[in-house]
Amino acid sequence: MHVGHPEGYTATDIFCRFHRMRGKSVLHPMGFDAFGLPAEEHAIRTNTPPRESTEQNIANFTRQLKMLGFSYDWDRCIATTDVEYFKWTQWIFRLLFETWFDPEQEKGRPIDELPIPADVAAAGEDAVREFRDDHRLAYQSDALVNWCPALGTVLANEEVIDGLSERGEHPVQRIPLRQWMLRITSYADRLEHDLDDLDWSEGIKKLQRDWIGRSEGAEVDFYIGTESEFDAWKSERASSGFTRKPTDDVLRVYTTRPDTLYGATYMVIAPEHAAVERLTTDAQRQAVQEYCDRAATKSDRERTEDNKQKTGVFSGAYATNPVNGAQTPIWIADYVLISYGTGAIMAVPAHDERDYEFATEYDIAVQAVVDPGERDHVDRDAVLDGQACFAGTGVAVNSGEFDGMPTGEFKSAITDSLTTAGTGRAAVNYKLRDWLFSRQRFWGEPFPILHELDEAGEPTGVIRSVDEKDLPVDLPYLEDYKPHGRPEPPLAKADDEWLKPVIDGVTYRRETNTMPQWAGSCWYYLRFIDAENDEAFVDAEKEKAWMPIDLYVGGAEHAVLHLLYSRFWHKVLFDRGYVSTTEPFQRLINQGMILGEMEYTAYQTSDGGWINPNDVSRNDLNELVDKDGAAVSAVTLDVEQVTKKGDGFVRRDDENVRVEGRAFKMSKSRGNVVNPDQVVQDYGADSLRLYEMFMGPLEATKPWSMNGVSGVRGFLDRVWRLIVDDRSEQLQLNASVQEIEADADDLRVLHKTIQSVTRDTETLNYNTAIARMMEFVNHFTKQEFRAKSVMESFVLLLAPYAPHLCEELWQLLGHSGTLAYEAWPKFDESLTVDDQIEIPIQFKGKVRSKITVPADIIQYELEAAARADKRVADLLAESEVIKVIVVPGRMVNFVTK
RNA sequence: GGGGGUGUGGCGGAAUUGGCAGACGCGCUAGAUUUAGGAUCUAGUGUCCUUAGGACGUGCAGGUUCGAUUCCUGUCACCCCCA
Repeated sequence: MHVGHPEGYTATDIFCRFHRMRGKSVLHPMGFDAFGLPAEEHAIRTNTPPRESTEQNIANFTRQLKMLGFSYDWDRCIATTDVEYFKWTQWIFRLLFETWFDPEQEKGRPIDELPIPADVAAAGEDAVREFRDDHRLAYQSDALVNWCPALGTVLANEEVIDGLSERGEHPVQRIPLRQWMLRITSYADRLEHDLDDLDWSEGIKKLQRDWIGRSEGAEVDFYIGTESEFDAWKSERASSGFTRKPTDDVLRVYTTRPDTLYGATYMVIAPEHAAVERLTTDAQRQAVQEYCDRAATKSDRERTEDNKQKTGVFSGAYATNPVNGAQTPIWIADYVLISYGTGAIMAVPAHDERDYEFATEYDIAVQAVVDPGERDHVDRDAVLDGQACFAGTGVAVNSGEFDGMPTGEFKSAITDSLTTAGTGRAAVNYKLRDWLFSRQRFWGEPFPILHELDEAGEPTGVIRSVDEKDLPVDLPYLEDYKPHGRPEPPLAKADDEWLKPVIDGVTYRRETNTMPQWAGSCWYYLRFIDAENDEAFVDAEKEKAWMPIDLYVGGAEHAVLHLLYSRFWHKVLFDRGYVSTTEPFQRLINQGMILGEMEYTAYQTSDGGWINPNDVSRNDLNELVDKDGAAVSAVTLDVEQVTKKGDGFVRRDDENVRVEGRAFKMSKSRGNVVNPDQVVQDYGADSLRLYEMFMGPLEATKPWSMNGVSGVRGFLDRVWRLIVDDRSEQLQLNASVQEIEADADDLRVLHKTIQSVTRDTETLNYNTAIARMMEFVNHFTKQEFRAKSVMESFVLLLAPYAPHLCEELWQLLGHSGTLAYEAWPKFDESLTVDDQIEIPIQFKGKVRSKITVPADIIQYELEAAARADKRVADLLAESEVIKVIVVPGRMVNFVTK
């Protein structure tokens, strides 16, 4: 654990303790998402079961959490690795497997209710089975994985850097492998739309919307075949209409700009596209083969990087543009991804930047079909001449009958026309892909799936889910966790007893992929509600009583994936009637990052000269260099050695040396990680809690400061001395604390404090709540006598923030039980107002005097009081008043000439 | 390159949303107390001008307004995410 973790935990703990004191029932649990790579890597290295190190880590984390006094309901503690937990993860996967998405009703329904088309039914049992498998929310598909032959294992995307394995820098290939996929794209519309009603920051909502990336456009079929048959194909399509799946005689593309169809001068298909083989001519075969092999070593990211030069190879084949019969060359290029749209595009270089770059590179024609008109930053003539790219909207040109039509209108007109012709249709596409839901790893949930084997031990293609009564499917015992050198999961190394169960005389092979780390974290919030239920993953009544989650605090790194995946699972569970809300997380807050201590650095060249930090950068080898690439060394300075000059810092002893002052992300390599164990040992758990909340707003990125911790520790010490006699040998109340009535002034301070602490705690503005409590202590430290009742109220206010100290004080104040369920102090509005207030008197907006007046003074009395002020009268005497602005309770402003 | 965020004293930050800029804490200065202080308490602490007092001041440049940290336009810098 590092100090970033307790930030969110403390924030929610305060919130929970606060609401408990206000009489609410609070569900405040903790659990561990414990599957994943680090434990598996450790297992491979040490040849110990990952469960062992995982449980040690959980035990240590639990110790640290308890040390910080978080009021979790530990009875509900779960780990995604618990067999009893992942039994239900498997159960939900089974539900996904048994569900299809009905686009009519826009919801998931039982697979039994999937209507079977007559032609499929007629084709027999196997066809029906395949049709069903094709519609399940969990389905199998070949997907590209990062296979590293040298390591003998499949790597996650983040383990691959520039086509090489992160470990050992071995070459990595992208090979297709049978994978489990989850049909999240079916829920894309609902996932996007339902964001509207959530109490999340607009930033996070936008991230999710962009990730889903809904676009509207059209699918268009380009005919592949001889020119003479084109007309026959067209008339056939005119009667049959657009086909459900693309036939072999067409290339189907997706475009968001069907209005540029007349400007398509070439087509591009992804190197992995199924038609590559079929379209490549003999003359081009070798070049295409080489190109595709090379593309296989690149990641999607490398392939789509904007600044990289576009590459491609001509297939030798042509397609026929359905709108004008133009023969269009088909290229293979890796800037088109197989996973987006149909894996094929029509390229319109005149109106798409990437296509333009590619066309320029390979000398392909550029045909303008959108007239941008006269506008800033656009060279209209160059665009119309095919000498520049323009991606915006305008008016159609060179587009036959559509000439003169504005882009928007053109889009719908041509879509209608394509639909009538049977060569295209309106289509919605998402950047969101179906979720690749399997990993070739040991340390994950096994799939509750069986593959039927025939008598020769070969798969028949029939798959079934493990019966509910046979869940959970536990991980098998393995001799070791090392990769076995085949692109197949480690679970394949299990013995036959696990791997090949026989059920009702049929032998099956278990699915050997495991689920990704996201699986267990998709639904844990539901299990917290009913952690020990062995009849159901959650009891329906309890679910209804608790859901949705009122407050979810987490790091921004989960903004997209985890939160999107959970929402998807939740919606499936909702559709199938297992949960009562459409969304799981009603209110979401992203805590900011905690950086290390401020660091002051000066930079020195090899000859001992000092250089400006702005001229220092890092080269490819991550070494510090100056503008000319010469090595530079960093010299760390103490705060005392540094002073401010102008915009930046300089050395105190030599003001010509500019110094960089900033805080960095905590990292082991930088050596600026703060360990909570150490902070607790030196300053106490309450100090750590309080400091993390006092640093600044929860959402902000902020640097750590040990002096700051010491500061809040000082505050807690002052609280202690306010109530406790620190001179005495025995633990006893400070003599100033007495059973007396508080005077009006003290009462006002108390009630103002209750008012602002209540408000700020409710809104999670903990930093200002703490500041108000500090003011309270500053006030009462000066008082010779302190009413005990006032001290008691204060202890209750501070309790959610510093529970250890406050429990102690509560007992010293004469109470026997815990204060955790004491009623939160109430304030009396009338006691919070001052009777006298100070009002600034401005002349032309500048404060020239201040007067003290009754708080409830009315407008004209306030003006009169202001004019009566000696200094104001003097100033008024020497100037002419044009206008007077009087805001009762705020200020008076004389506008003078 | 795209998207998001942030710029306020030496530092972290506050400002009831258009009304006294700098609450609170750190740091610093001085004093009290103490054998001692990395303890405690008290006072001070945005910058500049010689004081009474004044001028300047919320990244920078404009604008709206009696009044702008807050609203508008432009611009710069840094951070985060995606590519």
